[in-house]
Parts: sequence; structure tokens; C-alpha cells
Amino acid sequence: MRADAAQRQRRILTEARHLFAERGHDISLDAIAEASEVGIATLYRNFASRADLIVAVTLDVIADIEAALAQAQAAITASPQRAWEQLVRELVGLNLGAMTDAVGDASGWNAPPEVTVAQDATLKRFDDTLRTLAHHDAVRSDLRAIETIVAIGILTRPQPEAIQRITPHLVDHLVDAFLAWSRRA
Amino acid sequence: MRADAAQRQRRILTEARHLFAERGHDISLDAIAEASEVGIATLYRNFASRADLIVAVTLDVIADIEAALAQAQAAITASPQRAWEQLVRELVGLNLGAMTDAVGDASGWNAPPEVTVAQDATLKRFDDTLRTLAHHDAVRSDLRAIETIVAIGILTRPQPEAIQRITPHLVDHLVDAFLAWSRRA
Amino acid sequence: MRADAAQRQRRILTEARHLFAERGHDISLDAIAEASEVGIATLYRNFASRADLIVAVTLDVIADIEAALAQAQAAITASPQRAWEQLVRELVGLNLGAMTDAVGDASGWNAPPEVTVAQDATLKRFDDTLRTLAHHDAVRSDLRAIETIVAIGILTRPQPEAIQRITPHLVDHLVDAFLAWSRRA
Amino acid sequence: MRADAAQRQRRILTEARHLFAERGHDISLDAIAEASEVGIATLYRNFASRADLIVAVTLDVIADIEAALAQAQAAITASPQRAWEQLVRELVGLNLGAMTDAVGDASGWNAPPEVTVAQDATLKRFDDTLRTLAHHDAVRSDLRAIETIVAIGILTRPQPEAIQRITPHLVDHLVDAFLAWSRRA
DNA sequence: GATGAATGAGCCTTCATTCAT
DNA sequence: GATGAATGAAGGCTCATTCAT
Repeated sequence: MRADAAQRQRRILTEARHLFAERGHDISLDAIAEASEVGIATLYRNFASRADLIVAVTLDVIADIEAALAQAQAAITASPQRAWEQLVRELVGLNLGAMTDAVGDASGWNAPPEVTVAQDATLKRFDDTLRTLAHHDAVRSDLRAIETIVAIGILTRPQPEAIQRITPHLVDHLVDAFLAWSRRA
Repeated sequence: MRADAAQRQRRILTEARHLFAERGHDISLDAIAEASEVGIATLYRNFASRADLIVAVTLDVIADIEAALAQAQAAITASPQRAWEQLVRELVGLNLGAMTDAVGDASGWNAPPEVTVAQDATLKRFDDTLRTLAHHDAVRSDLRAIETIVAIGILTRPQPEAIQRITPHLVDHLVDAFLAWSRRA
Repeated sequence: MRADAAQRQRRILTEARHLFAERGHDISLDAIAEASEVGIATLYRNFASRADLIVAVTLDVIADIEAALAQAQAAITASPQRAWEQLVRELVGLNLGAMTDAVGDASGWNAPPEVTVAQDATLKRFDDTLRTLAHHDAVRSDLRAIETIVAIGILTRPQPEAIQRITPHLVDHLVDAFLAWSRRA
Repeated sequence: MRADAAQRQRRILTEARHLFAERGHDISLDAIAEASEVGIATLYRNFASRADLIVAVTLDVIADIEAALAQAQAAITASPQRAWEQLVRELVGLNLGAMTDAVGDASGWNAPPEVTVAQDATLKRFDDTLRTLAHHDAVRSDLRAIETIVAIGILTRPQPEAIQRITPHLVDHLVDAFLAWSRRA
């Protein structure tokens, strides 16, 4: 049952991340539970509150950012330019915007220590990577990790489906624009 | 009496637009009524439902886009480049993102005819302007009005205050990036 | 409608007081709303939270205590002994126990200022009355208002109905016991 | 193994009794299980429902009342007065009020046969004891066992901590009052 | 016509109870 | 037999919308 439970928790987390990404932050926990095919109380056993669930999803996203960073760092020596582009596209794929959305009821979301600690560590590593990239002239030297993350978050914030349908390539274009800008001295 | 009523409706509209921009789409109608210094029932007399209010605000925004377009068109002869930049910055000032946010419960928002008609007219005029600008090499020739509008909407979507505090110039940078991209052949 | 609303608020308050007294503190707000013949949201319009409703009921009870005190003070000159007994019996009739019960989830109930202010004023007046009574040898000189109130609260705490049925006169006896004790030097 | 199981059941029972006494009737079964250092399912294996647990605790209390009675009966010959006072103080120490509280959701608690049988037996023995005591002029002749039990239950009902802090000796005083009353012809 | 009050549906959360290992 | 996990029903509370003055 241990394995079963872990798997279920994973499913809830994944489903939550999907739904935050797809339908924005005002998705109900009931909806997440249903999508995960569990009762609402099971969701609560795994995540003690809505805030806790958001924290868990955030940590999950941060872990993915870490992974993307590691990959990028390994790729720098081969081609800094390509490593940077890869990294950005990887981050775009993570739906960071969904978290910006989920986190920000525009009201005060005070990230708990677990999050800020992980966040700070990741941002530090990211800034290190950026320094190396700047050294290789792959990015402008005044670019900061936090800016990059937030920028990608802004660009990938969940959109009403209608909008996505009408302008399907727009986000790609904006990412291109950001990439171009990020490289300018 | 007529004037009084019109003024009141105007105030509600303005206040709603402000609040959508400042506090995002989950602002309550009670809050809007209070900010407008009218009873909730008066708000409902003027706008039959939340959706209707959003429609009205959207039309208001579209009117402002029209005005910005007119201004731009007048300025093209003097300097197409400057006219384009001015137009974009004007649109950024309109908080288009607030509407993207208000409209998009991500769920099905079917714009009513009034909106699509106005929208289509404005988009047409916008596309005309873009054509002229492209002719003067002020923007890339494949840029479309809808893309521009949505792009600026994405960039100016209301952010959690914390994020604005941490990366205060980011939106400006992204607008710069978009401008640069929009000019490339 | 003003009058109507005030009356409705009064009805909710009264009904809440009754139900707290009859069924104890874990009565649901839905039940109170239903007994008051209003929707749950109306209850919430009048009392912003469960805590607020309890506060209101408490203030209502305190007002009744004040009235009982005034009556007692007027009656002292005629017969201190009778005045004291009257006062105690009056307080017993107020169902103070219901409030002890409602207030005390055993967890921390921090009385808001409105309550403590009213409480303190009433206790002060009560202690004055007790001093006068002690002076006339109608009560023991070491008796304090707070003790009296709490004692009567304990004696009149809502009981399971079964218990009330089996020992119908018990509370009267306990009140007699308290009265006798209160008079001993 | 048998002994182990019995001990575990005993521990749950004791812990439940403690927690009912300390934190009132709205303690959760999870909390009781945790305090007993068993899983919730184990608690359920031993006591099929919350009601059953309350029954068991009640029987446990009744057994303690029996013990107190036996002690009292043995002490009567030496000094009826002292025996009576001892008995009352013993009963006060049993936290009968916690049970009144746990039992009484004020809603219909229909004591199951096991309880009524034990209860009736104990009440009978208690009434016998009272008769003997009355014969020795140690208590009033119209005092009944059920009244005594319920009275002590009322006086020892768990109070909000704040109240206990403010009037620490009150329960003692009320017990004194009851004792005095119980002796009057 | 403007207002405050009323309403029910829906959300987050807890808890007694059952199930599967 | 003991355990942790799963569940649904219910409670406190909010909000878009309607009603009565």
C-alpha cells in the first residue's frame, strides 16, 4: 500500500499541476480530486490544505528547473548559445506561468521556508549559469535569474482557450523575442 | 437626470476597469459597487450580470484602442518608427492584460456579437495600420493586429504584487523585446 | 425594510440564544438560520461569523444581567435577602450556561474588546451590589461577582434532555445549595 | 498475545477518558488513537464506533463509582459523616462531568442495555448506601443516588480553561455547597 | 430609479467510518 | 490482528444574483 499511496500522491500532484496550467488558479480542489480519481478527503490526506498543494506543485516545478539547469550546464562547453536556447525552451515547457497564476491570488502569498530555500538555491545556481553564459557572450551580462524565470512565467501564463486558438504561435514568437533580447549586449 | 445616470454608469465602468487591472479577475461585484459608491443593485441595473460588465469594460478598452490607432495613423507620416513605438506604449498603458484576465476564466467565454463586431472593426483598422507601417519598414510584414493585441495582453497581465516588487522593470524589458522583434524583417 | 431587517436580526439572535441553550454549542449555523426562517447568507449578513454571533448573544445576555442587577438594586432597601434570592433566580432564568457552553470550545476564545468592556462594567456593578448586600448580611463578604456568574453558568449548562427528564428538580436544588452557601458568613 | 491486546484496549480506554475530561466531547477519534499510540483502525477494532467507545468509557466510570461506593460502605461504621464526604470527593475526582459532556450531544443518546443494567445496579447500591447514611443522619433522607451523580456531573463538567483560571476554587466551593445542602434535613 | 437585504449554490476543510495490505 | 489510506457527508463561509421597499 505504501507504493500505491505514493503513486496516488504523485498522480494528484501531476493532475494539480496540469489543471493549474490549463484552467488557472481558481480551479477547485474538488475538480483536482476528481481528475485524480480520488475523493476529496484523500487529496487532503496528502496535502493538508490548498496552500500546501500549491507549495508541493511549486517545489515540483523548482525541481524541474534544477534539472533543466543541470542539463544546460552540461551543454555549455559544447555550445553556449545552444545551451541557453535549450534552457529557455525547456523552462517554457514547464508551464511556469501556471504557478505564477496559482500562487498569486494577487493577494499576499507568503512562501513558506521550504519554498524560499529551494527557490534561493535554484536562483543561485541559475545566476551562476548565467554568469558563465555571459562570459561566453551567450547572454547579456545584466540578465538575472529571477528576471528570466518571471519573464517566462509571464509568457506562459495560462490563456483562455479561445485566445490560444486564435494566436497559436504567439507564445513561441514572444519567446523568440525574449531570446533575442536576452542576447543583446 | 439622464446625465446623472450616465455619469454613474461611467463611474462604475471606470472603477471596474481599475479594479480588474489592480486586483485581477476575482474581484467581487460588491467591491466594484462599493468603490463606485453605488449599491450593488444599481450596478446590476446598469450591467445585467458580471459577464455584461466585463463586456462593457471590454468595449471601453476597444474604444481606447481605436483612439490609440487614430493617433498612430496621424503620426505615421511624420515618423513611422516613432508612431509604432508610441502605439505599442499606448496600448501597454491600457492594461489590456486585465481584460485577458477578467475574460478568461479559462472557461468558455463566448464574446457576444457587440464585442466581436467592435473587435473585428478595430482589428481591421489595426491591420490596415500595420500594413502601412510595414510598407514603411517600421514593422515586419507578417505581424498581425490580433497577435499584437494579445501579446501586449500577455505582457501586461496583472501580477502578484510580490513579483512586481522583485522585478520592477521586467515588463518594460519585455515590451522592448517585443518591439525589437516586431521590427525585424 | 429597515424595521423588517432589524426584526429579522433580532429573531436570529433570539433563536440562536434558544438553540445554544437547548442544544449546546455545536449547533450548526444552518440550523440556527433555519429556525430563524432565513437563508444562511442572511444570517451571515447580520453576523459576520460564528464568533460574531456568539459575541452578539453574549452581549445580549450581559444586557439581561444588567437589567437583573438594576432590579435587584432597587429591591435591596425593601429586603436585601429577597433581593439577593430574586437576583440569583433571575440569573438562573437567563441560561448563562448556554453561553459558557457556546463560548468554550475548551479552546481559546479570546473575548473581543466589546465583550470585555461590557463584561467588566457589569462585573463592577455586580460587585458593588454584592458589597451592599454583604453590608446588610445578605451574602457572605467574600463572594465575588465573577464567581457568582460562573457558578450559575455551571449550574445551568445545557444538559442532555434525558438527564433533564430524570432529575427535573436538580438544578433548583443546586441553586438552593448555592444560595445557602452564599449566605454563610 | 491476549494480554497484549487487553492492555492495548485498556490504554485506549484510559486515554479516551483523559481526553474527554481534558478537551471536552468534541475530541476526534484520531486524536484519541494517536494519544493511545495505535492506528485509528485498531481503535475501531476495539470499539466499533464512537458511541461504543463512549459506552465503554461510561462503564469504566461506573466501575469506579462502584469502587468508591464499596469504600464508602466500609467506612460508614467508623464515621458516616466522613464516609459521605469522602464518597462525594471521590466522585468529584472521577470527572463525571466529562461523561455528561461526551454523552450529551444533547441529541438522543439512548444508553444501550449494557449501560442501563450496570447503571441501575450501581444506582441501587448507591441508594442503599444513601439510605444507611440517612439513617445515621449523615445525609438528608430525600436525597437520591441519581441526583447525586448528576449533580456532581454538572459541577465537574469540563470548563473553558480561561474560566478555570479566573475562578480556580469555584468548583470546590460548589461541592462544599452541595455537601452542606445534602446534609440538611 | 436607487438601495440594502435575502438567497442558494459552491468552495475549503474536518471527521467518523470503511477498506486493503 | 494491526495499520495507514480512502471516503462522503456536513460545517463555516463567500459571492453572483434577485427581491422588496
